Amino acid sequence: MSNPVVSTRDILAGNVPQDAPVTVKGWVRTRRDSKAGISFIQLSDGSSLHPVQLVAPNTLPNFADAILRLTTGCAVEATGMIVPSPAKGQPFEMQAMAIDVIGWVEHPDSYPIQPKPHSLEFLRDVAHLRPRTNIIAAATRVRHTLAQAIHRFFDENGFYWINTPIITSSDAEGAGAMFRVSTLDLANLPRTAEGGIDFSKDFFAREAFLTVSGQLNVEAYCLALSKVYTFGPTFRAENSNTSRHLAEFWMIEPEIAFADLSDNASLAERLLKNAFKTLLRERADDIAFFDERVEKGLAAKLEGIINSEFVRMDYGEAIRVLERANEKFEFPVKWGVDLQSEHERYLTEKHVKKPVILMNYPKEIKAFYMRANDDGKTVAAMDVLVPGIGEIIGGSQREERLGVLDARMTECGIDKEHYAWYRDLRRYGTVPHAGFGLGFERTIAYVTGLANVRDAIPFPRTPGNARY
RNA sequence: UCCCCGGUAGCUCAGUCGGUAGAGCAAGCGGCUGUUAACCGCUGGGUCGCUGGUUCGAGUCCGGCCCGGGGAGCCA
Repeated sequence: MSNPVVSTRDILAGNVPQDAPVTVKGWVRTRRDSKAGISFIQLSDGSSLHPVQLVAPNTLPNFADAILRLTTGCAVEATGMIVPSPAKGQPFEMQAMAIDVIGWVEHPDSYPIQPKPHSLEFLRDVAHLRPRTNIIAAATRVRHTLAQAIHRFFDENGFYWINTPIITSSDAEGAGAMFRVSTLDLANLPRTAEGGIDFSKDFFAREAFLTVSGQLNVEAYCLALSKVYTFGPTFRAENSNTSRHLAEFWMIEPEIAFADLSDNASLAERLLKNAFKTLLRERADDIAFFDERVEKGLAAKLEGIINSEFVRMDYGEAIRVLERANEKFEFPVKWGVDLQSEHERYLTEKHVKKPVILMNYPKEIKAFYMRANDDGKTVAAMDVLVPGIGEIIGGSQREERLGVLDARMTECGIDKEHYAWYRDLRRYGTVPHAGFGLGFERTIAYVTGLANVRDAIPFPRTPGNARY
């Protein structure tokens, strides 16, 4: 009969019985030999930040020809007794009775992952091997826990998860350039009488793209199920080359009915605080790792956010703050201009020094579906800005009045025909509603201190890069 | 796309005034030790991003291109 297979996480947590042999499987991090006749092997299976130490005596039959040849990255299966560790560094360790090598490392002298800190830039070039590092594995666990926390928060608050379509025919959602989805033969395109491309011959009998936002679709479900959200991939074909942009990223978009901008801001605040709280509780070791290695004071930063009110500030007030600021901006500030990165950074990093919710922007710089305020100049939009990352949330109360929406669409040069179904939502039982988009990778970057969203997603897609 | 910085061993980097390359780590061998980013010694390891030019001679200077990073714009 085979022994129970346990995780390194359970071993280190003291959850594994010490009166019978168990088996652990994973990958070698390091091996140290003692001429006292034992070797120490740090084994990681990814279940926790810390590896488990295997103590391998030279009485093992394969000691000379296998154990002593183990290098970083080898896959092994070890069976033995879990015992309290007599040495510092780990609470428990395994006294190995058998260690079988499942997979060797070819050419260990050129295996890219070494037991030392690598640059994140280098690790992006070995995206298939980087999850074997502490930092990427930790970021991966944080990503998982954050996703679970967000789903749980919504579930506990009566929200329904709506899987909005990834392929869409809305070609002007206003959120950026789109990737085309087509099965047409590029070398032999069907033509219309006028010489244009005949998309009626394409798979969907019309032009189709990858979604840039699930918002419009989720609004339809909001106006039936009241509290809904999306959590899925989103695509932007922008030629963006920054630490905050991906061509493929994940977004969380809640949408609430019978709600205004203030309700929306409150939801955003509760969602973030709740997710951060769960993260600190369930991923304490990984957060401690990021606190020590990536951003000093990270845990305290998150605690501070959980325990304080988000500052809410009208766009107009923000402009006054920036005008008064003793700071030389490259772009001058005046009412009506879109805020530049330097302005947002000043507000959240220097003025407030915490997340800030900016609200009620001039309508000229915002999308057509945002609700017009009574002042005739602004719309009920909001952005949540955080230090270091900038905009983490963008949202608004939606324009629920058909007449006002139509006027805005005309103003923005948007084809009403194309949005007939969206307009229907205002014709049949319209209600005030609001929602926002939370950038998942930006959130992960913020809570880990990682400076680049490319390290917050398993296989980042950026302009010129979809190799893995 | 624009501006700036970079590309030298598997990794992180040094390389002076232009004279065909070094260190630490990793790997291999040996020593030492209940070790823990172990330590000590020895050894192997290079298309100096690619390409053209200047020069007796280019990692080094000049042009073009490719790739990476940071910042800006677009936004989440």
